[in-house]
Amino acid sequence: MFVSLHMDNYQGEGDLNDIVRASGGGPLSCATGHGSNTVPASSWQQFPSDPLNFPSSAMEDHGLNAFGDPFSAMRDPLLQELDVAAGCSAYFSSPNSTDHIINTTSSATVEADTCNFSGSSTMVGQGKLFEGDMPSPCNIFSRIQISASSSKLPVSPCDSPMIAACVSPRGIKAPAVLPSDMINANTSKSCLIDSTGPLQISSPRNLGIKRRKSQVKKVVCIPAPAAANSRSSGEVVPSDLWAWRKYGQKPIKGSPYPRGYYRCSSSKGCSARKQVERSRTDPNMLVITYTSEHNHPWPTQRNALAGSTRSQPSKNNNNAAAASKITSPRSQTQNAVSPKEEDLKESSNDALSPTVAAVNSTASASAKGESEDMEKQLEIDDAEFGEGIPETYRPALMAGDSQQPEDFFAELDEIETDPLNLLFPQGFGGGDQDEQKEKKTMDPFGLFDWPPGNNDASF
DNA sequence: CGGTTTTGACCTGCGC
DNA sequence: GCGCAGGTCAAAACCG
Repeated sequence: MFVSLHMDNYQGEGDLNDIVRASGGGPLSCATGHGSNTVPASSWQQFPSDPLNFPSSAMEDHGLNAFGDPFSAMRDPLLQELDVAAGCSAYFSSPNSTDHIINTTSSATVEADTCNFSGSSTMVGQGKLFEGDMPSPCNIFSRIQISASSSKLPVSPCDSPMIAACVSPRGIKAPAVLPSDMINANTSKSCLIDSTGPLQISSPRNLGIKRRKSQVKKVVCIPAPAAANSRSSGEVVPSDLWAWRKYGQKPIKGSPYPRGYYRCSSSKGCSARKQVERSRTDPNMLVITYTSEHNHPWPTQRNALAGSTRSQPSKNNNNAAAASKITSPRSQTQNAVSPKEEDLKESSNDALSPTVAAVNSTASASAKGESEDMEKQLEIDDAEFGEGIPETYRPALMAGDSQQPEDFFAELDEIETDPLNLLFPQGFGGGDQDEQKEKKTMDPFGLFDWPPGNNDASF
């Protein structure tokens, strides 16, 4: 599943504001919809592979950076993470946005028809996520909603009407065009304010958005993994390969959840920032807003993991740490913060990038070989898609330094709990062959377009 | 020691 | 101009 959306409509003011949302369709959001964490991971693990097979070039051929989005010039780390963890990735721009929107949305719909989602009843019952005719989302993160945002949204980005897009990192698969009414009916609503509203792209103006600064932003809504899947306190939020340092947190008016402010620590002087908050309408959704752009290549694995390695052990020592904090004044105030906030905090920096996680899941003897396969595939993809992806933005893992992957995996081995493992403790697709299993773990969402024969159970 | 997180204070944009 | 709310700063604490 691959989708590119044209954002021309959003650039009336020369300020690109994107909202990318990997949501509703996702099993995570499904499973945890409306605060319900009742749907076991196994239920969404049963999601069948994406029956659709979009031509992988369709999206990227439209040009990832056609509309001047600095983020579009590279594979966004988070989107990469979505590539794996969410099985979705969003790339913007396409002269036929409407078509793409329809396609992507409808793809999810089609999926729903064939979806074997054991938790569907729960989800449907919860209404908010999948109310209406949406039987159930099939792909774990089968949708990404892209819309316009602004630096000052009246509500959470996810609260705004959005476009549902079912995308995947490596290619659009068999778009299925559905009537617009169908689209509306199947719009993911987990994050929408107006759950009954039609799909639409709303400009900031339409949303009555005030602009604080003219700033390029990219908003990504992702399902907040269930607490059950987290290492300790709760959530595993797909992080990206960039290293982020939290520099602030603020309660947001109208939202029970605070917003965390992060800046890129991969490189000094990098102005890239991101904000992480929960959707106020769907606490199970995390809204990550990227601001500015990285002015440096992808971080090395160590930099990338710098933030994630820290809290890992602390989780194990959570009790001790908590105990020690009890005596500190800071802990008192911290305790005042909602537990979910704490979850947010950890998730935003702890969670491995899906990419990393995926690799980690197979960080065994085959790691190196698979990394080579990945590299190979990337080369193919890059060659196929050609432009739009600066070499410097390629993950260090793929940078060609043969030493890196090994270090990378070595580092990964130190990570005890892999978010994806947590998310998919039983693996993907229920493959019976080791080979298939290997592929699934390596490419649980069918990111690399395995040969058709092997795609059956993949996303 | 060098990294991150926390959090109160401060700054800034925007509406009235 | 004032007040509100969001965004950022920076010192202290934490962690390995």
